[in-house]
Amino acid sequence: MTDINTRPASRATIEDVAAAAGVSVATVSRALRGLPNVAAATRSRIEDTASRLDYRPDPAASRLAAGRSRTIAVAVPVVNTWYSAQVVAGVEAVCSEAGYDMILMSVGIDASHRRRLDAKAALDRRVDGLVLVDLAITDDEIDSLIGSKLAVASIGPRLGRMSTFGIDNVRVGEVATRHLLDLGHTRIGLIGEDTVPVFEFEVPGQRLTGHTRALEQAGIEPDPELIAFGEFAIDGGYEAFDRLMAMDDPPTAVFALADEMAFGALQRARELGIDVPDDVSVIGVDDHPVAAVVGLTTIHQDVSEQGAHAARAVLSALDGTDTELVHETSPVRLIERATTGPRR
Amino acid sequence: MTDINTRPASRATIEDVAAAAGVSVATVSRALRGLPNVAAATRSRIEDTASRLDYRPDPAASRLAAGRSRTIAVAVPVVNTWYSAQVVAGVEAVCSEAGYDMILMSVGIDASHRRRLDAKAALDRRVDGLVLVDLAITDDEIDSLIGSKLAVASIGPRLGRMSTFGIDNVRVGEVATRHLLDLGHTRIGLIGEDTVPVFEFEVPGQRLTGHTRALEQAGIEPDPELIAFGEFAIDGGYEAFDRLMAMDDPPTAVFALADEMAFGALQRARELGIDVPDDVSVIGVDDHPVAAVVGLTTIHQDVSEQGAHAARAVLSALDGTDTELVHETSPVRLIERATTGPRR
DNA sequence: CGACGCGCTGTAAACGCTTGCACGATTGTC
DNA sequence: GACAATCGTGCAAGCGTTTACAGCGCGTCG
Repeated sequence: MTDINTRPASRATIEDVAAAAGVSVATVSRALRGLPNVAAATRSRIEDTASRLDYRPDPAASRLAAGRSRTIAVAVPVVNTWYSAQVVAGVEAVCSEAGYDMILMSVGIDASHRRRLDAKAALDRRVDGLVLVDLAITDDEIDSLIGSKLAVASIGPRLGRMSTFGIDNVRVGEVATRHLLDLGHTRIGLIGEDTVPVFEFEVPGQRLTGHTRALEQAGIEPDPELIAFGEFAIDGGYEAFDRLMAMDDPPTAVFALADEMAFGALQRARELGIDVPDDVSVIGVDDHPVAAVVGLTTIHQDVSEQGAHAARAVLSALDGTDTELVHETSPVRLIERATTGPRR
Repeated sequence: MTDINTRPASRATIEDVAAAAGVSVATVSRALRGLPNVAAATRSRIEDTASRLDYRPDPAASRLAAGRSRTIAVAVPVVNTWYSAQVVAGVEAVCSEAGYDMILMSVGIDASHRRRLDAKAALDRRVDGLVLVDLAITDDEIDSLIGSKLAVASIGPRLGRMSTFGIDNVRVGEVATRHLLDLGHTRIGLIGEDTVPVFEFEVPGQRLTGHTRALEQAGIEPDPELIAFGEFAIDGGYEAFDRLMAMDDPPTAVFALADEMAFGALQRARELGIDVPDDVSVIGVDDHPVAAVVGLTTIHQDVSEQGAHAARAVLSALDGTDTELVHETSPVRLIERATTGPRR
């Protein structure tokens, strides 16, 4: 109980531990990191000494010497959305369990590459791996990412050169639209994000593709008039719905590319005195927790699971455990609730 | 245009820059960090050289040498809530502008200190500062945090020894309850979080205090029966509301300590065929974006702004710019929407 | 019984930066 | 015109790890 020096002037270093345990720093380093070639007795003595001195390796020193930071970054377009929060939660859980730090960076939704390249620059040397979330990224950027030997995985769009995790967004579009079709609707509006359709892998584009395909299979000519764009959030859905309903011949059903947009639609519907689903059916995508509250019919996906899987992929690539690319598609399912009904 | 070595085998180091610019590494270091005592001409020559070589200082080396990581952590109880996401967004924006990395860690909501102390341990040496979000933390933990010379700020509870940012939660409770009182309600239920009331500064406790105070001021004896606890999320609100409504003499109005709990209440109300606000009024706290969608009356607060302010406080403490403690209270305001109405 | 291999440990050179200190060259002061 | 102050720069010692390499003792094998 010689707790005199309980609060050392400065943190214990590996040298302090080595001295106290009567071994060299090399042995301490090996022992504490679980490397082989350390006698069991020596190892446990060192472990005891280390914990007695409350020693914790300095991450910066270890990073500098070993060249790995035990940190991964997750890059999201914008952080304060439900979707991002879910992904981040999944990644964080995995990281924290593996003893990795997770740095979060938002790269913005604008197509200007500037911000994204900056992000890449910022990443350089400071993280071992990277999880990209819903990022439209060019081949050049991918190359430079991979070239910088980061372990990288992507959530959302399916990128050829890295592991990707997501859902089949074309199918999402089909399922949603087919559901509406099955209810007898023929004039179906779509509320989506106003992106430049440069990147064919982008999520909204794929859902739109599925939508169009389902219409065509049903023998219905897709009508560009019925597509309304807006910001990928409640307000965007609100405004897009408003525009749709202002048409001479408004749709009897609306497919919102995300629940949050559907919420905006629902809000506007209530304000306009439009009954859902009697006057117009509404379906979303995500199964946001609030969807159950407002009774929104939607397509369920487990976003935080996707985040966790992506994180695990990055981590195991870092271990060298599992180095081959995977493209994982999580299941989705239609959840029928109260906002969709038969065409009046 | 001697772009031969466009892709150097390995990253340029400060030595490469020094050699190319014909100066010493010390001068490069000073020039690039904007320190004084570097001739203007020298500085710009170095800057040119650096950018030509695409030099970026290795953060680990710089951290090791300088003892600062230009990284701050934000510790939240749980990451995938609206509230956390807002805070994190605010912090991230400030960090990214200041060139700081932000690491996100969830420390769990359980009162067991184990996890929190671990968090502290994990932080040690790896970040310069820390933003605590809604964390019930003991004095000892605060001391050890401050003792480890991190710059720290807290969002939510008002902690004496560090800068805090938040709202007046007692007042929130008063305003919400008074609103209900003004509408003629006398039996007012409360839906809150089931925490051990150990830490008097905890947010739910304060809102409860305000609630009780408002009741007493109105000459109403607070009835413990009317307080229902649940998980601080939709489900918790759902269940608590259910219990409240199952009473022989259910309340005519309900104060949910958070919008998400109010959403759960609304959901259950709809299922039970209870009309809101005709049968029962519901008020929440936060002004979650979905509140507008469902017409929820609530108390507005700007969470991401609080995050930004906390981050700025941490950063300026790090600069040494602004070292004194502040306790900032953001304004809140009642937003009347459609879920509250006069007592039937 | 000497050579060899193996298991364990130590030595010391990186890793890439920051910074205290010293030093020469200017400039200013009397 | 000598002396001090100032400015700009370089030297070199860290910062706390990791890891290649060397060395030592011991059992094994020919």
